[in-house]
Amino acid sequence: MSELTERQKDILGIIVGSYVKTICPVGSRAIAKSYRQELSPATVRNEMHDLEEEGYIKQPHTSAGRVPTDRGYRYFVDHLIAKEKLGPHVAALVAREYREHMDNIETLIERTSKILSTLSEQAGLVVFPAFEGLVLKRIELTLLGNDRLLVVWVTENGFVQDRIIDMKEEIPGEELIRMNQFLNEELRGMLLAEVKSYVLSKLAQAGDSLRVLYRTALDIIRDGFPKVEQRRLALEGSRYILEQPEFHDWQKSRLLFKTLEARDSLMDLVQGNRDREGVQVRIGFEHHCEDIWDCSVVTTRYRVKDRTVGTLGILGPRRMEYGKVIPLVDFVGRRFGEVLEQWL
Amino acid sequence: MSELTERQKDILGIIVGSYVKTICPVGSRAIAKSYRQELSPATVRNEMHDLEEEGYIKQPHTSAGRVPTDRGYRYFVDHLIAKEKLGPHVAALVAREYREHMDNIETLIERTSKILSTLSEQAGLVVFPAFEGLVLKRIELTLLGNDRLLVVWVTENGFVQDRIIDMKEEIPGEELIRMNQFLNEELRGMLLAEVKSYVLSKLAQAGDSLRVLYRTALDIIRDGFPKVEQRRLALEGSRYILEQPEFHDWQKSRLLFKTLEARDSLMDLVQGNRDREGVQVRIGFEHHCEDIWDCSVVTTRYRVKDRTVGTLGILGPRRMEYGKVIPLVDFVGRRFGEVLEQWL
DNA sequence: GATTAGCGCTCTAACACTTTGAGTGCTAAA
DNA sequence: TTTAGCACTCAAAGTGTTAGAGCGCTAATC
Repeated sequence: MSELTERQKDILGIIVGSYVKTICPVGSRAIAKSYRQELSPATVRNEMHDLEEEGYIKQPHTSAGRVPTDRGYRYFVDHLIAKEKLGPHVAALVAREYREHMDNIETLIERTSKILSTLSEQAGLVVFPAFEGLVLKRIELTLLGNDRLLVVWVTENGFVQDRIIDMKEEIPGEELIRMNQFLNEELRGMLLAEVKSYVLSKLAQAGDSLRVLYRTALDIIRDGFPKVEQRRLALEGSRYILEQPEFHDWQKSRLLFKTLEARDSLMDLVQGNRDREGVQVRIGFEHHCEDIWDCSVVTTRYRVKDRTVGTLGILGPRRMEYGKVIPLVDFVGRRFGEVLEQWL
Repeated sequence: MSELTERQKDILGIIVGSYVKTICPVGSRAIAKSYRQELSPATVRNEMHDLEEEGYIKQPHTSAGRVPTDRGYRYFVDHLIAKEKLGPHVAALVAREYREHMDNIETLIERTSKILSTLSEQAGLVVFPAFEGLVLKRIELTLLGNDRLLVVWVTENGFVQDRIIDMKEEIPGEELIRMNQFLNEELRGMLLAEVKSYVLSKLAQAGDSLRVLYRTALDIIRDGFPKVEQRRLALEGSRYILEQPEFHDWQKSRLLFKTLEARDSLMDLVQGNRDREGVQVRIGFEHHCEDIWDCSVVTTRYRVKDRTVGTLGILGPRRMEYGKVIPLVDFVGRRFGEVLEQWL
C-alpha cells in the first residue's frame, strides 16, 4: 500500500541492522552518522516520525530511539534484505558432519538439527520425515510373548519405525511367517500412504480363499502403522534462545520453554503454511502460537524423491539476522534432502 | 563423627522443611514457634550457632536466617527424612499411563520420563536400556543401494535398534539372505553383550569351509552393533527447574541448559555410582558436574530379568522435597522395569 | 519545499542516601 | 541451662538527584 521512499527504506534498513546487532533502540544521531550521505539528525527524525506513523518502527518509551515492529521486520525481509552468501566453511562443515559417523537416520536428523543450531546460534528444528511419504522396503513381524506383535517397518531410504500391537487372537508361528512373506511380496516398493487402501481394495476383490489372509493383513497394517500424530521432532540448541538478552526476563523464558516442551504446538508452529515453497519466515505475531510471539521461525520443506516429507528450520528471537539465517536454512534443507535420498 | 542432639536434629529438620517450602532463610523466632515444646529464640540461636559450626547450616549474609548446606541436606536425607507414602492416585496415574497407547519402547521411555517429571514437578530422566544387557530376538539385514547395509536388531522385549554400515565388498542378494538366516540361527536368545565374543570364538574354531561365513558375520556384527556411547536419554520437564526461584538468575539457568544439552555429561551425572543398589541421592557438590552444583539428582536403576540395564530419576534444585521424591523414583523405577519385562 | 539548528521537554538509568525490619551475637540475670 | 534484653549488622525497599540520550517543534536557512 504505502510506498516508502528510498531514504525511508535506507533508514529502516539501518534501524533493523543496528537493532539486531545491539538491541539498543536506535536514535536519530546514530542513523545520521551511518547514513551514506551527509544528513542531519533532525531530518532523520522527521523520516522516523513518518515510519512510525506507518507502523514500521516504534518507540519503547518517549524519548527513546526506535525499534522495528513486526511490520518493519517483515518489510525488511521482503524488500531490503541482503542475503549473505554462505561462507565456504559452512558447506565444508556440513559436508564433514554428514560424512562422519552417520549411523542411522535418527542420528542424521539429530545432527542436522544441531548443525542448524550451531551455525545460526539459534534453536535448530527438524521434523522427522512423514512416514506416509516414504516407500516401503520391508516389513517384519515378530511375536513378543503370546499376544503381542512387534511390527517393524523399513523404508527404502533406511528409515526404521516400529510399533507393538495387541493381538485379538493368537497366530501360530508358521502362519505368521507366511503372513510376513505375504506382506512383503504384496507391499514392497509401495508408497506407505497407499498401503492401507491397497490392501483394502484387494480385500474387496478377494475370493473366499484369500479373504482371511487379507483380513489379517489389514488388521496388522491398520494397528501396526506408526502413529501420524506422534511424529517426532528434533530440537537442539534451545539454550541459544535463553542466551538472548530479551529472554533474560524470567517470565518470558519460562513461557518459552513451556511451549517448547509441548511438542504438538511446536509442530504446528514449525510446519506453518504447508503449501508454500521455499524458505518461509514467520515473524512474531505472524504465527499463531501466542506464547512465543517474541520469536520468529525460519523454515523450509525438505524432499525425498521430489516428494515433500518434512520441515526443518530455526527458531529464535524476532530480532535475528535474517540475512544470514535464511540462506543457511535454505542450504541445509537442500543438503539434508540429498543425504536422506542418497541412502536409498 | 559429630553426633547431633535430638533437639539439634529437630531444629535442622525444621530448617530444611521450612526452607524447602519457602526458600526464605529460616530465623530463630520462626523455629521457636514451630518447635513442639516451648523454647525461646535465644536458645534456638545457640543451637543454630553450633549447627553452623558443624557445617549443617549457614547464613547467606550476616543478620539473615539460616539455610541448609549440602551437608545439612545430606544429614536430613540420611537420618531425618520422613519418606512420605505415595498417594493412591500416583499408582493409579502410572497404571493408566502405562495402559494406554503404549506404541513401542521408545514411547514407553518417554512417557515414563514425563510421569517422573509431572509427579515430581522436576525434570524427569530415563536412560535408554543398555542394549548389551538385553537378549537378542532377531536380526535383519537389508541392503540399501549397492554398498550400504541396514542392520536392524530386535530384542526379546521389543526394543528395536538400527544402524547403517558401509560395505567393503558387495554381497549378492541370496548370500545376504543366507547370512541373515545364519545369524538368526546362531545368535537368537543370546545376551547381546556376548554376541561378539561368541562369533569370535566360533571363528577361531571354524574349519576352512565356514571361515568366510563367520568372518563376514563378525564384520557385520562389529560394524552394525549400535554404538554404546550414543546411548539415548529421555529428558522431560526441564522447564520445571527454570520455574524454581533460584534459577530466576539468568546466568544460572543459562549454564544449566547448556549442561542439559550436553548429553554426555548429563549421562555421567545420572548414572552416578553404578555399584549401588536402590535409590541414590546426590546433592549439590556431591556430584562432579560442576555446572549444576545447584542441583540434586535422585536416581535408581531399573532391571529387566534381574539384570540392571538402565537408570532413571529426577533432576531438580538442591532444595527439593526429598521425602516425596525418593519414594516416587523408587516406585516408578520398579514399575518401569516390570512393564519393560512384560513385553517379553 | 526540503533541510537544519536550536531549544525545551521527557524519560531512563545510575547513584547516593535513608529507613525499616528481620535476625544475629553477646552478656547478664534467672 | 535457659532466657531476656540490647546493640549491631545487613538487605531490601523507597526517595531524591543527576546525567544523558533522544524526541518534537519552531524558526531560520538553503
